[in-house]
Amino acid sequence: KYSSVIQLQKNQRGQRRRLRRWEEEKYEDGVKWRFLEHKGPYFPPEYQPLPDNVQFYYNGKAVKLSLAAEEVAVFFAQMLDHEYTTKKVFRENFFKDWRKEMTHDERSLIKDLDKCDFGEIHAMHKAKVEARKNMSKEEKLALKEANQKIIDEFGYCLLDHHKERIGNFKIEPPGLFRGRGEHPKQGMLKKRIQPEDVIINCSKNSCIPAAPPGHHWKEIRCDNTVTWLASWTENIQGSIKYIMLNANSKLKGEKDWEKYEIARKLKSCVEGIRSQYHQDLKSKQMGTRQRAVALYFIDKLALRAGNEKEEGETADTVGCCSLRVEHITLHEQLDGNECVVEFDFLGKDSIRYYNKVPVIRKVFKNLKLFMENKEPGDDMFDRLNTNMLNKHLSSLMMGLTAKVFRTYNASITLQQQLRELSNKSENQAEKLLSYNRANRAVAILCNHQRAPPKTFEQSMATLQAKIDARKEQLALAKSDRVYIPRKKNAVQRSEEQLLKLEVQATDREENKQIALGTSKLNYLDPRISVAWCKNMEVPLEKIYNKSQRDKFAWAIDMTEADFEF
DNA sequence: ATGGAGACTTAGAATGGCATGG
DNA sequence: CCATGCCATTCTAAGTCTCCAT
Repeated sequence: KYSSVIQLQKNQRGQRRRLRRWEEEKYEDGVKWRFLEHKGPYFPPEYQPLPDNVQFYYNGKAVKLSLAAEEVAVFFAQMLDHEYTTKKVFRENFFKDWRKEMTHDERSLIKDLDKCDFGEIHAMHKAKVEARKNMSKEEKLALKEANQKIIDEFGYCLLDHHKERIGNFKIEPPGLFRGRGEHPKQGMLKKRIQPEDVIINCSKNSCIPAAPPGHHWKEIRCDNTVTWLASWTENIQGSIKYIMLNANSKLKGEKDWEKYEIARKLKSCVEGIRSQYHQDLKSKQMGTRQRAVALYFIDKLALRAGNEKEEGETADTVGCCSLRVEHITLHEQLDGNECVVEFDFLGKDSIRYYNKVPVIRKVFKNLKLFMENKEPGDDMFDRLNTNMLNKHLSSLMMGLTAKVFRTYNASITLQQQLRELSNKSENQAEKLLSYNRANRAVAILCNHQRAPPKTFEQSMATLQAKIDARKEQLALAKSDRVYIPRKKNAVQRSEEQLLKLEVQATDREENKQIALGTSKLNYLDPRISVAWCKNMEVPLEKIYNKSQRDKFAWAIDMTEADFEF
């Protein structure tokens, strides 16, 4: 499978043969490595009991808690500044799980969370954070060195011929689960992982990592068809967590490259697929029409596939196939447009998707039909799921799934926007602004949002104050009736600076709730950016930081200025 | 077909560290 | 020189999609 991608790459028109490391060693289907050796995961430190002068109070009386109960109480106390701890669901889940950790006596005493006073523990925690901030240079350096030692020992593995950085070599520490959005399990206790819970994956003939003293691993496995080094089952959702390689590794890089090659393959056949689903909108089969409408959304709006989710296990979020009637409002007429679909739903990470989209009449009519005789909570696409959709897609093109459309549309949009917005005659700052604007167009398409930075309003106000001051100064200078030639230049400069500030303000305001990083990292073929930098004579470091350059090493290595996505 | 386990990518928030300018 | 704000890194949750048993 992989060698076919390489073949495709080699045959690409105008593509230079600078593949080197990226084309060595192809394995038979499914095999990910021949040799894998590592030191196992790094475990978080043991719980340190509270000092005697820091006490927990119940109903006004000091209570010395057992070690297990105390540890969980500390988890809660540490979060007291956070809004989470005021939420009913969070508090109930926490209290229920906390009581499980208590001794019999503690359980019979502590029956009401509202009567618990974590104040001293909370204060101690804040003091610790403060002390950490105020550490001396020497202390900070010592800490840094100690951390580096841990990275040196546990942070790397040997995979075939290469020493590779591990992405997450640390076992996740215990704590209170913080889901996103209205998560029904928020506040539950995320338990401490023991070596006895951990499966190690490595070569038979490698140096098998030793479990921490007095412990043993759950299992030693030698499975070279997977890429993970260690895994354990987490207790909140019962899902498996993995220790895997860093994004800059060869293994991840090749996978990334393959992803973009599949998206480019879609480019060559997307017109055919589009005319096919336009035909399918008229199908006699309701299921086929639903599939066509879903595909229309996925293609046009870059919606996610939308797998079904188990109710009550996670926050109530949806993607395309799991949209419900309540998430869509149809408008025959809206703001001068016909056939407008108004979307309002929570997507991945409970990020709201709100959009008013004019659609073609056939889609509009179908939607109306799908919604007939349904309750708000009913599925919009009751004859469709992601499995059926992906089966259909893979029959149209090898390797095609719903998410490929997001990659394809993101990358093609970046390429188009860069061509439209940027110009070789611009100065570097202007070029970078154009690049960011192209990137922003993609982020908006993919609905990549962020919470406005906490300091946003303030930093915006500071900027606005600067602008106002500059305006006032300008007005004053201009109202001066006496013409002073020396002032002319100063006024001009002042006007330029005002413009700059205003652009900056607009830029920041536009970016208030937009996150550019996710698309840059996961959706935009880096070769587009590398080629753009070469064409525009912009240093690559201006758009990719060190770790991004490492992650995209494969693209930097092989891309010439004439690359076309 | 259906459902669940498993493996892997994608995601925003929190944290950490460093540059910059008052 | 230090506070402050910004950017990079870390963290781990939340998706997608495949495979396999029933």
